[in-house]
Amino acid sequence: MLFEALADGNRRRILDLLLERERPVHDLVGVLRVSQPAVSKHLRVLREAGLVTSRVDAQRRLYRLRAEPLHQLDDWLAPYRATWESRLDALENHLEDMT
Amino acid sequence: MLFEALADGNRRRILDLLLERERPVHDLVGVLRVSQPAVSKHLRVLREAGLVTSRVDAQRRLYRLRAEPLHQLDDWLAPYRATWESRLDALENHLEDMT
DNA sequence: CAGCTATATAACCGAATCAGAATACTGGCC
DNA sequence: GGCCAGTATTCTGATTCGGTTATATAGCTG
Repeated sequence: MLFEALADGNRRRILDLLLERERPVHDLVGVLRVSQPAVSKHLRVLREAGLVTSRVDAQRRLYRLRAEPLHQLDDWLAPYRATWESRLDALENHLEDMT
Repeated sequence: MLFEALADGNRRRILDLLLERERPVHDLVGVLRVSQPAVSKHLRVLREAGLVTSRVDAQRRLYRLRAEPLHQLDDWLAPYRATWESRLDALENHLEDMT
């Protein structure tokens, strides 16, 4: 579910906003240019992917980022990162050879 | 297009396979359990996202991984990584306090 | 050139996705 | 209790997506 959750731009935007601080839904609706129900649905997807948690504050729900699942993404990325790092090394070596 | 390209499991599978080595389409069809046209379409999406390139070899097309765009993903991930690393630090500090 | 292999594209289909409008639910406030 | 604010859920429609089958294209090979 993780990659699918990140596939949508509005959802990534929400995560970016929650990176700064915990926020109520209303706050997110103000920033994104979509309806409140749309935001609620994106939040549900993110919640189901474990990327956000919410706590109740009177009528509001405060959403908070939960970055742990992104660790998976980091893990998936690792072998690819190795690839481009080795290419970078190759470039560096090449440059060294030129000096 | 990057995140959308990675949203599908079969496409990530293709990238994983190309991580090992360059491969013709036929090869990928053998591994994934979908039809040849389906694989071709996934390859098109990956190509348009800049994640693979192909070269002609007689009737075959050899697909090769191009990991560079994943650098973007790495960049996007960076601030979140900072988050969980700081939490890890917090845990370490906590453990230190206990000793 | 006829036929085979490898791949891409087109046409089509069902399921999933995303958006908005309408509605339901919940907690504070008079 | 009646009302308002804030949020979630339901319903609906348009679009996209991922798959298959059928067809087109290109390069061997006899």
